[in-house]
Amino acid sequence: MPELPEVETTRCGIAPHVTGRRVVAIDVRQRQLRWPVAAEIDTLPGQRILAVERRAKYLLLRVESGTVLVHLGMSGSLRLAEPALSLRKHDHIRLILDNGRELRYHDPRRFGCWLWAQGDISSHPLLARLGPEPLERGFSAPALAAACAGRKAPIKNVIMEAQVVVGVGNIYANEALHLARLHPAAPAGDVPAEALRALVRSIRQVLRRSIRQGGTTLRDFLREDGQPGYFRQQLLVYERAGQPCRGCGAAIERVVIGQRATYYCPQCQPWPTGT
DNA sequence: AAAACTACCTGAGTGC
DNA sequence: TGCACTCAGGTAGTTT
Repeated sequence: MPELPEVETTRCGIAPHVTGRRVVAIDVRQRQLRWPVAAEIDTLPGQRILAVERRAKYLLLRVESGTVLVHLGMSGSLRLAEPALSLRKHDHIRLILDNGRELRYHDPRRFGCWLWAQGDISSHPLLARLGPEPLERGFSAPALAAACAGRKAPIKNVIMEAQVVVGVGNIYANEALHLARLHPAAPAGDVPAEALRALVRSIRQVLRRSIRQGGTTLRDFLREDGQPGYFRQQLLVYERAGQPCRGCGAAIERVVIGQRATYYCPQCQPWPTGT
């Protein structure tokens, strides 16, 4: 599932191949994604791609007249291809470049989007209310503590909220809580400050490690060159129900929290004790 | 305000 | 072999 490491892996993979290139043609084969593909996409031919940036899980394709906001949803991937490479089912958008290559957007579940923004990106409705980037200074133990104060919601839900911190989806929320030795169902407001500090460190650590491995490929995600990400092999709890905890050997448990599959070690991740 | 829940979509997997 | 069913999940939007 594309979470922050998968989006960052994609950004790093495509940036050298598309930055500075001019769009020669665009082929939108399926307009019906999460929202209809923005009409402005049709004005891309002739324009130069200035940069590929990322905000949260959005890829920002900067072009001369504005910015394309690409979200990979749950099953999307962007791939660089030779035009001769045959199209696969669910290849919805082709961006043909002036270097003889093309960027292909593949998304079986069509939960992604290709939207358009002009001017100041941060004021776009989808980006305006986003919290800090997890790997930047704005995400800190005090900031997380402020977000948790008085909240009864499970800590896992809170770190998955985009207003609190962006980019943490179900996989990395599970992994980070395990690294921080914190029970995922603990009410956010009851988690001691020291445990929140550990959690901030764990979130950063797991995201950085995954980026280094090219992200996590569970089912659909592929890198820009068609290769899978290799972080799956290093997952400590996600989709490991019944298997031994790599730390203590206890069986990993699976429960549902906030309608999401949640994995944790009952030995290593105790309920926080009152302070 | 916060929490709970729904919709969107397809492929993979399961049970009969 | 095939049909019916369930599940996975990011996130905006709605309801409680």
